[in-house]
Amino acid sequence: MAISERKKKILAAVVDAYIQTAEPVGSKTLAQNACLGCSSATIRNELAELVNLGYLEQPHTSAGRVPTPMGYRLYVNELMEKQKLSIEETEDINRRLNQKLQELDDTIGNVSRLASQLTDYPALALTTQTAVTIKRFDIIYVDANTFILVLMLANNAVRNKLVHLPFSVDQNMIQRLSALFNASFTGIAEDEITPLLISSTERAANDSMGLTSVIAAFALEVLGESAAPAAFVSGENRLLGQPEFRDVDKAHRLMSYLTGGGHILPAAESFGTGEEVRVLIGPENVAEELKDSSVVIASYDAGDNTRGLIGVIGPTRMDYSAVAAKLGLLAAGLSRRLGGGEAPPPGVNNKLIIKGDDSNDR
Amino acid sequence: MAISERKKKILAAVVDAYIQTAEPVGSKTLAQNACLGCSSATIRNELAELVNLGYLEQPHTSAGRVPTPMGYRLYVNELMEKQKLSIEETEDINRRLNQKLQELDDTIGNVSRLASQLTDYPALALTTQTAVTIKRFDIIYVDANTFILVLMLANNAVRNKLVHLPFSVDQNMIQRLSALFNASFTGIAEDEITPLLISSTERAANDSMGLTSVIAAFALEVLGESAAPAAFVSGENRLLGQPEFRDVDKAHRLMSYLTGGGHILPAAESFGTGEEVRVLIGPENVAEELKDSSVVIASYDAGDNTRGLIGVIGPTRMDYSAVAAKLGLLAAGLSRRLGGGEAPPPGVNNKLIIKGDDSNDR
DNA sequence: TATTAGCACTCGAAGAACGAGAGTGCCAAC
DNA sequence: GTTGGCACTCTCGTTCTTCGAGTGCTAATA
Repeated sequence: MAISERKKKILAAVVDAYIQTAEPVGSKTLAQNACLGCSSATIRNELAELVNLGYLEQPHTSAGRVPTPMGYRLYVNELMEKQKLSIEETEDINRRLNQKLQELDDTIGNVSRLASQLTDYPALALTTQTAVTIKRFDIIYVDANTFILVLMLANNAVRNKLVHLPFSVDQNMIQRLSALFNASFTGIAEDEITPLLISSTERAANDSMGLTSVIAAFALEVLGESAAPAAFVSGENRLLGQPEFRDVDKAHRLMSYLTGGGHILPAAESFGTGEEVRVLIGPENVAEELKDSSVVIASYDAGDNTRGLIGVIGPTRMDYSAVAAKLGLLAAGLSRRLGGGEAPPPGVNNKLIIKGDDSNDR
Repeated sequence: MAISERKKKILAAVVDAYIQTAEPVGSKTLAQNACLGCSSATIRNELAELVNLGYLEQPHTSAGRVPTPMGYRLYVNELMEKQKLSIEETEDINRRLNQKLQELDDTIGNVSRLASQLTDYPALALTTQTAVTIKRFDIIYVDANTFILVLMLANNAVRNKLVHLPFSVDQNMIQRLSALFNASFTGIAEDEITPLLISSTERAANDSMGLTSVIAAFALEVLGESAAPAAFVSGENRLLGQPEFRDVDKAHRLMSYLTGGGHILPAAESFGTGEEVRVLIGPENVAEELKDSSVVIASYDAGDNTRGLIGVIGPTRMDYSAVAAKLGLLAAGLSRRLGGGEAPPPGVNNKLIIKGDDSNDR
């Protein structure tokens, strides 16, 4: 059921206005501000039809119109002008990206903070990691009671741990253990580190003090931690700036939901591999708590087998265009920096495919 | 100007009731619930005097009474019964502390999260670090283009960094650099790592490829990062659960302030060295944004020259007793685990000195 | 046939009026 | 010094009213 060009134009105008003002838009305002070349009466007729078609709705009989999720969907898919970020903005994002990533290596937190700052909505970043293995095992002897474990993972992350013992070990033992672990603990997955393997290593090392199990425990811990998808949410408080969250309870509910960030994962299930930006509008979200909010998600290549996700959460009345553009750029920048592939030309990367989930349009 | 015992008892009852209900307390309720052995009329007289003395106030003529900051101050200093945590609670805190600290070594974030969970108020944790030095320098040779830097600091923190080079180095060079750095870069402070030192090391190592400066840069980065006070706020959204923050704008202001956690530092200036718990009530706070909230702060020994701070933020109508008890226990537990001193006996540690800032009582 | 002007109608938001109830202050009695 | 009693005050929630924005419909117009 294709709708006329004019209807589309009017719908776009309604959404644009509503995004800006958060107030239902009336025919008069529309006739004045959007240059549609027809009178308010005509617009009224069109609006009434758009309501019938399900793209708009009225909070009450004598109020203006507000987009429905379906209206937003059409807007996002076809109508909104893909916002081109200015060169300055692009450069700003890239600059901040560089800065942030150097500052600390706790990247995922930084990515989410940055996304939140740029868009002024709460943002979350998460990574899913496919099974990681250990690439290298080093033990640094500090003194008779102390050593440092250094683990290098297949994805090139390096983890360390200082171990302090209540008894002494000699340097030979340390060397022996190091060799043994490098021989039998590298290249295997978490579930291959069995009690059997540990005890046989223990025997081989002639270790009667339980060192082997300390080291193995650390290995397990690191692998477990790296395999677990990590999530980081920031800028929750920005929600309170939005008029739709004047209701404290509503805001509280969503914020609590966000703070336990992992929950968002179901939404991320259908992980995109491309670099498109995806928009989930209101009821399209699986999570009950998000049913009247929208989420914009971009995914990026975070290096060896790892994909990262950046998401921005806001009211359905969200500035989709701007958020999508910024998030796309951010994701592209991250892929460029972290991804395994060769770096693309450093020019402005504005190619942005907005793809949504049409499945529940009826 | 000492006030009578009965007045104190009544004041305490008012504060207790108000903390629980968040509603102004009237003479009748007081006569019924608190066992004061006198009628509501008598209480009314006493209440009127307490208002005159400045310990209570009335939101309007025909409402109950609400404590003033001065009233809270007296309550905190003298009246409130120091809450003894039950054995179960104590053990729960200790257990969670152990768990949290093992889970990740990003301790400060965990401390703040834990404090927030325990008290159900937003919490922040911060550390100030006095100059840290490097204790040990290791370089692990991975392959011709790659090595891992491992730095152990005087406070026993270990940091690492994977370095990937666009050219090859041989293992000898790595060894030479490692020895040189251990000889001349350990035990010195950040500002002693001068360009001069770097270039002389570079010459000594016969390094023409700039490796020395890469390593030195990392050392500087780590030292800088460790010296900078780090702050971490969590549980901001719990504010919204408090009736005094039904006003979205008020909540938003405070939450934004909290999110930029570093600002809190001025309040922490007068860093306690003891293990007492300190309470700052409403206007006693320096920061404008906290003028009608209260902060409970505990400090702990975080190992070599480092002190950490845990703070909990809430409305002035805060459950000071419970929060102080929990925070004190948390701080004690942290000191025990992180501090340099020998571990105190593992029994229940309930000794809790509440000390406030009396300076602006008039 | 599509568009427009005009007009009666609807419905929510904001304000005014009002009664109920909680709590006070004061007074006289104990 | 304490208590019961009572008139008074002020907020809160309810109801009623008004105001105005915005609609839907109809008849006139291009």
